[in-house]
Amino acid sequence: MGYQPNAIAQGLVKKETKTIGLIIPDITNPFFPEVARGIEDAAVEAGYTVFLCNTNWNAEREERYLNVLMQKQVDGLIIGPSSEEVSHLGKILDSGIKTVFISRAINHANSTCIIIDNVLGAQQAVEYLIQRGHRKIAFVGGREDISTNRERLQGYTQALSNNGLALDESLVKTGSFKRDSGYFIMNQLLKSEACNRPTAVFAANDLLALGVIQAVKENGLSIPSDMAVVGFDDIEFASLPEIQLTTVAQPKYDMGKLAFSTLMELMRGGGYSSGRKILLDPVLVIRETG
Amino acid sequence: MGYQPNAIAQGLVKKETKTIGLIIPDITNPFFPEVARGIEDAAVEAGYTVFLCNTNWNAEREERYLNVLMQKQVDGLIIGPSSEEVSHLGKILDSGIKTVFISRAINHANSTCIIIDNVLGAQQAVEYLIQRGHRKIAFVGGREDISTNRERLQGYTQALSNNGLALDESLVKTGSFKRDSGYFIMNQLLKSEACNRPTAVFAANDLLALGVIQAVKENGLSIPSDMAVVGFDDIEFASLPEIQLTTVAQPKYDMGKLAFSTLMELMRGGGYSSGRKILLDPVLVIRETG
DNA sequence: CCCCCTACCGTAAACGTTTACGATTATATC
DNA sequence: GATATAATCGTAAACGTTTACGGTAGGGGG
Repeated sequence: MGYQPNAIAQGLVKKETKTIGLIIPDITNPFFPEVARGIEDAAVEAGYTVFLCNTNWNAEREERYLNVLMQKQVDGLIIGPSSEEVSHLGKILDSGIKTVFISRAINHANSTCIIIDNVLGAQQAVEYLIQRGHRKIAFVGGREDISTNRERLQGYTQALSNNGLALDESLVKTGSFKRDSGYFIMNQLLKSEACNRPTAVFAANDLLALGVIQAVKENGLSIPSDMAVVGFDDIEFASLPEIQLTTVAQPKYDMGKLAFSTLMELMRGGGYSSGRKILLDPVLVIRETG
Repeated sequence: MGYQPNAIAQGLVKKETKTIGLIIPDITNPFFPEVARGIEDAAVEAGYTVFLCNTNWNAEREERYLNVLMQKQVDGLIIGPSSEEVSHLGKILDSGIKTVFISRAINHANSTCIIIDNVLGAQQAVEYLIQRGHRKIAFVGGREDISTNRERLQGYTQALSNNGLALDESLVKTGSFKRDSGYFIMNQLLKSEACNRPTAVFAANDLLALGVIQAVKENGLSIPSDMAVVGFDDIEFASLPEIQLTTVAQPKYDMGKLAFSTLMELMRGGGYSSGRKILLDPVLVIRETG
């Protein structure tokens, strides 16, 4: 009869809205659309709709979103946190809204997280570079205060020490997780005299790696002979024949699906998933940049 | 006092939810995240939250989403349509939900659209190729039934006839708007004997162009000397030094902002914007592939 | 034939707000 | 000091559902 039930009224009485919030820092980084697609595909199948909340790495906006989503009575939350300052996140967790964190764990008692083993991934990447004979390997990082970055740095450090290499602080630089930051940092690194230059760089994500590569090439050096580069994420464009970026792959789409199904369990009241840290295995995919 | 008003209850009585729906065909195509970011930035500023609805080019899913969003009482809709079959879209328009279409106009009386001048953009691209001496130019398109594709094809055809060139049907191929489709089509085109081969291709979007380039290179040809390639959209990765794709640029982020502000006007009851077709100017950015 | 149980239908309360209206109190002006 | 106006407070209805409960009717069994 063309009758459409009013989901708002239903939500009011049923106390569930069949709606979840997805908070991510940068939808412009192809990593996130891929996991968002996984989340969404799983969500529609389960009859849920998702609010897209892109924070542009802005913690304040993240907090505003958190409040808005609470007010909109979302049944659950999937968050890729934008900041290490988690007081507002803790508030949400304590409020009882079911939440799963992606891409980054949160320092809070029983938070549920789906994350890649960042230190292992980074370690594999750097050990691969060492294996290939590199001794001066730079770390080009994203935001220093983000644990993803810290863990990847830790893997880097660990790989060095595992192989008896000293950590050279001057080769460790951080900025943001964007391409221009990689470009900027690499240009700085290339300013030092040739003998002090690194021969390889491990970038904390693929966007950074792309910026690094650009800087390297613009300085007349070639890749990988003068400078090997490996990234992290394996975004789709890493596999382009012109790029062929060696990188640590994350199962992005599946992470999204897993994130939703885990959230679903949480929402169904499954204590089982509560507080679980699901650690996924990274796989180093070797292409031509390193 | 920690009191959080219940937006659901508010929505019920106020008959507005401060919520809009965004329906797009493929969030994995970097074009869409960029416009989504523009929409979102404008939306948060105005106090709105946006439902992300990714259809994967599936018309049925689009229709399902449309119903869900109606039921969820969204105040407005921004749609990048996935199909030319618009009966369900017409239903929505007639239902009075304020809607603006992006990236593609809809064949319905007074629909409001924000679109790039596709035929002009394509024409510019192809005329540029002709200027560079190309006579056999292929068209590698996306979905045939999508008007975006038809309009770009029309621009292509027009450029040819403007320059006294005959349209060679065998050089016009369509598939989907994805990279693998471009790759597949180009491989087919390259199967014909060398003398019948095109010397240039105009691809209906950048993803297709990337696939085309891959196929060309894998066939041992070089770009642009053996095969010139120009795309459409100017996604961020088109500007990578390794890619340097010549392409027709769209103001993606600004289109998003404009889409939201236009929708806002519609929602405020502004008859002014109703039924308006806003046609944006493309700009050909010349890089190194063509 | 009467009673009991079941099934169905309709009615009312509840969900958490907003808004409008009425009443009460305060303030200012004459 | 009295009246008129303004401001404040509280109350009730409304938004569109769901759910629970009570009542009625019908059917079956004693």
